[in-house]
Amino acid sequence: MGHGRDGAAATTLAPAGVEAIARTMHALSTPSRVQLLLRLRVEPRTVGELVEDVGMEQSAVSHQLRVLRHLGLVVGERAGRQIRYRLHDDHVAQLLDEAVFHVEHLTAATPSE
Amino acid sequence: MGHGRDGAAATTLAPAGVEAIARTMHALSTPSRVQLLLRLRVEPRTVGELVEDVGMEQSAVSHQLRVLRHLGLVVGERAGRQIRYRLHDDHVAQLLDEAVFHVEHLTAATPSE
DNA sequence: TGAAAGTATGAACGAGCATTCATTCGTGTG
DNA sequence: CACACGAATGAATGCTCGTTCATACTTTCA
Repeated sequence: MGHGRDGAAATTLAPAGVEAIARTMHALSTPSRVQLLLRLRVEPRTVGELVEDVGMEQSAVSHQLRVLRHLGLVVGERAGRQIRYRLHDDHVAQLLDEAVFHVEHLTAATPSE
Repeated sequence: MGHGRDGAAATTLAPAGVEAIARTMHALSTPSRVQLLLRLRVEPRTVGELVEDVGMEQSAVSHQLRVLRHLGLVVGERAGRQIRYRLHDDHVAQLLDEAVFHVEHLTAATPSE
């Protein structure tokens, strides 16, 4: 549906593309970052607010926000003493939505190996 | 568009859900697994074929296929001496498509900083 | 049945990385 | 201007995990 790229469906995708996918998906590969992103999907939040939201230490939150920032998934803007973070754009929100959606519908692996 | 789950959009998603997302997305967080999945999206392949496709060692391919199997993303079926792998279902193919699509359209992080 | 092809498995090694602790930087406030 | 608050940074640590090497398992064939 919709985005049926077939350049991507080629026998082997460009190595650069593969690496880019892995790098971006890596952002969603840890509970802490997923939690941060999902929280930011609801509304912009300051670092301090995020710290209380997810129950991590301030330093850990800052470190992970930096990772997400460098991946272009979130942006931070100064507001007085604090810095308010938000998702970079709607693409990120969509990516999150679809990750949630698909994971919810995956058959959760066959327990019988 | 489409799957607008709002249970997922709650202030904080269920911890179990967050972990599930992270675990599944972890499968797409490494170039080797992305390469394998993208190759399998085109058509089913035996282990030996995948080894030649992606240029990894047979052992490495088997190990990564096991990871993907346990996550319910691929399934393997015996065919004589060899084992033919394929994506578990269309959900996985869609997830791959959307990962490729979104990553292609992400603004690639701010080069500054 | 013995050998070879195809694949899986286990141990070991090393790199990547998430977290913590301590510190520094920037910004308001008295 | 000194101080408190909010956030970022750097070093250190422990763990996860991808890869390799060696080996065992399964199936086919002579």
